[in-house]
Amino acid sequence: MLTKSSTELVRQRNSVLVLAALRRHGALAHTEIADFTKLSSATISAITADLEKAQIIEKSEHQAASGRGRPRVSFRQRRDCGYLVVVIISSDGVQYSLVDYAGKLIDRFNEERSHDPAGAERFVTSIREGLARILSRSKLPQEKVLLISISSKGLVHPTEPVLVWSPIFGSNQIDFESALRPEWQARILLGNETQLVAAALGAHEENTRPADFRALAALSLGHSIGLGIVRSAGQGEREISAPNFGHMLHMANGGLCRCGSKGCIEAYAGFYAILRMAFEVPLDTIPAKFVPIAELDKIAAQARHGHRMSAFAFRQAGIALGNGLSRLLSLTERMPIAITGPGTRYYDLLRQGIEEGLGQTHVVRMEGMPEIRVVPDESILVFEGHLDRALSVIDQELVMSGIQGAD
Amino acid sequence: MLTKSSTELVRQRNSVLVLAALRRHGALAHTEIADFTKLSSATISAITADLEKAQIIEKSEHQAASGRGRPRVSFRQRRDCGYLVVVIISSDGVQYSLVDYAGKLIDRFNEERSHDPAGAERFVTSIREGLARILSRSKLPQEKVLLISISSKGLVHPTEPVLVWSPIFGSNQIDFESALRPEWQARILLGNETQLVAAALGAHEENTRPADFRALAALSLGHSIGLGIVRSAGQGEREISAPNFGHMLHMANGGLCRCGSKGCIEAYAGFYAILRMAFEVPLDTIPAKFVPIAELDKIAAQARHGHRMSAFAFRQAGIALGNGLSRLLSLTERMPIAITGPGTRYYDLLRQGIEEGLGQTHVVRMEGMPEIRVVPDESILVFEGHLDRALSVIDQELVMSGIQGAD
DNA sequence: ATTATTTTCTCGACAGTCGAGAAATTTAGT
DNA sequence: ACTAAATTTCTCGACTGTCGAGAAAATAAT
Repeated sequence: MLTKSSTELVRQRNSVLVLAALRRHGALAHTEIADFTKLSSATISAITADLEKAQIIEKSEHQAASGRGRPRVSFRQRRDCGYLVVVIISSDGVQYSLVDYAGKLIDRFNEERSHDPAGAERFVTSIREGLARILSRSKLPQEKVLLISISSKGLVHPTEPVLVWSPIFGSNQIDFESALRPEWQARILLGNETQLVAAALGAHEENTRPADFRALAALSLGHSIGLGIVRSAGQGEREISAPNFGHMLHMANGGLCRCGSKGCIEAYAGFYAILRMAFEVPLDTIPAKFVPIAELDKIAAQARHGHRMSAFAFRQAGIALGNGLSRLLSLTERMPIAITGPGTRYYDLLRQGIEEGLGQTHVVRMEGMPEIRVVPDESILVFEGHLDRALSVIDQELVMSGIQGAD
Repeated sequence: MLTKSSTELVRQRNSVLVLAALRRHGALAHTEIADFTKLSSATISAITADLEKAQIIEKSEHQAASGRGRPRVSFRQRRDCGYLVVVIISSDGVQYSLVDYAGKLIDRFNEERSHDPAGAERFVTSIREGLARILSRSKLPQEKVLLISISSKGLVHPTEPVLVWSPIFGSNQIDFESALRPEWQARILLGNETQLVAAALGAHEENTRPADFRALAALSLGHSIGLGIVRSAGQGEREISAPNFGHMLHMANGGLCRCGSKGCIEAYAGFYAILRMAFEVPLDTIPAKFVPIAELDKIAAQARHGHRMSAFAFRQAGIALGNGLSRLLSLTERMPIAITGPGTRYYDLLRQGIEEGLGQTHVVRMEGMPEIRVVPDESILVFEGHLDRALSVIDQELVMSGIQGAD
């Protein structure tokens, strides 16, 4: 059932429109906001007055005095309007960042992480401690933290902040909502890491060529294989999702995967899988928990020097990825693919296999190869994706709650 | 970029809300509309007055006088407000239906279709003739036909009415927009057949249990394999898509498919594929263009009587479908699957293979089997899907254009 | 006839957007 | 120093839209 519409909703939507313009283009004057949002000047006056009264934006006194006429006064977000904590869980540690409402990094530290697979509860308490620590270091009151944005590798629930499956804890689900809610009243968001990479790339894409952006997929290569998709939905909204690509079936009854299933893509394209194949270890042996990257570099060097089995291992990995991507493209529309993660350094060895694997499917033969770009610096994109998503959620919530709460 | 919102848009949205309520529940009185839409009584008065002036709805004089109090006057769509032509292209013919704005079937006929694969142009002219014929039989002026809704098997363009690939014409694209635009000013919509089945099932689902509907997939089994997905997007909108499932890669370098590729799902689960496998024909032989269903019935009978190779053929088909579905579920969230099409009569033979194929993947092992229902009467659903989609598009367009065009 | 009941319609209040033009404020020119 | 031009921001009135409350309408029961 459709939901009814009212004039208050109109104001809300237009207010977040103004905040989004401010976010994208930095401090803006009345006139510039009107240009970007296509709203009339009178409306801008009304909205900015409201937002200023609600202490969400402020006039920035500094202006360049560029030309004659009445000087512009630009608006910008109030930094102290609210704060965001970004928690990035990676295989060897957890990074905590405190960011203000304008997107500026205020504090950041890393904490080591035990590799105890059974320690899901202990891990949750360590997260709680980390959050407590970044709060106490900042000396901010807790209610100023409006959102906690968490990312991890693995499978996340489509709507709730629940880590459904992860490389380290397996099917030991972690529900961050119930774990953090007693202490924190902040909104809690969980994202798959590659999903956030896709979000960042999508935001970037839409800034550079806004018209023809429709969809984009990010493929992260590493110990595990991640995929994120960003799609432009109606009304200029972007929708991001994180399919379980790494554990999609590549080949029935194929190699044993870390997840316990057989024939997953990861069981051919993950770092441990490449190692296993290169060393001609039987495909049904329990895979190594963790592979030092130097080990894989060695194999790559051998492959580049013509060692048959090493080259074969990379080629098989490429084929698994290519077949998987071709299946993805059979189920979605054609979209460009950005490859990220530590595995990009082996792209020269993977490429042939990827193209071979892609070419085996009807869609690809019909529509041609998708555009593939290699984007090595993954960690920056993950953080950008966090900010992009979290700050626009905060904008939404501030507008929804903050307007009537004005003094 | 988000798009701005205004009060006129609010009225438009609420107007289609009223029309949608009328569509779902039949003729409704003022009070009932207010109940369904949650709009205030005053707003209903304003909107219904506008729609009545624009000749989109009318008061229905017939009322039951049920109890005391001022009797209700119910509104209903004006049948003559506009018309819709539904064109259903199937393997053996084309069905033309004329439907009025209230969704009532007015005229219908079938026309045979030549099986000439090269005759794409001739086919287009036959469609043009069919449309001309249904118009002349109705004696309606052409501009009263607001929408032409076409469906076919095969791959349709996500946004334009272009048949990108079809079992009969292959990669001979058919652009219905450019083919029909010179004669017709009606909006032209093209849908994949199974996509429309999904649309109908989704509409049904949302009527019965509106709250927890999130997504649904329809799988059509026949000479070719079709898949349609319906997903509830934000604001109660439903989004439908038609992935190229039948030609998704099942097995690299597998059996030869009608499309010319190797290893498509269809090359294992299409009727011709089952026949080929049962008769132990080599998998690289050019598949039969068309298989009489009696032929397949015979094989099914043999399989049910214990004939090994026939049973094996159905089981292989099931596995191909199950693997494909498991891959679909790896890339989307968990959703129920409705199986339709002539192939449902062999579901007893396919089922084991489908479950085996599904069970080989990580997601299914984690989340359990998806719900599978068998829905045999496909053709009714296709027509319902046409109406569901087309009439709501007409509602939209009438509201957008018709309001200022009032007298 | 009168009263109770139910539905529909109408009115005034309120929220929102827009265009036009007034007010403000600076630079350029004389 | 003063005026004119330019440019930005602010304000006002008109218009559209939704809502709640209550008036008006129309029927059944008494």
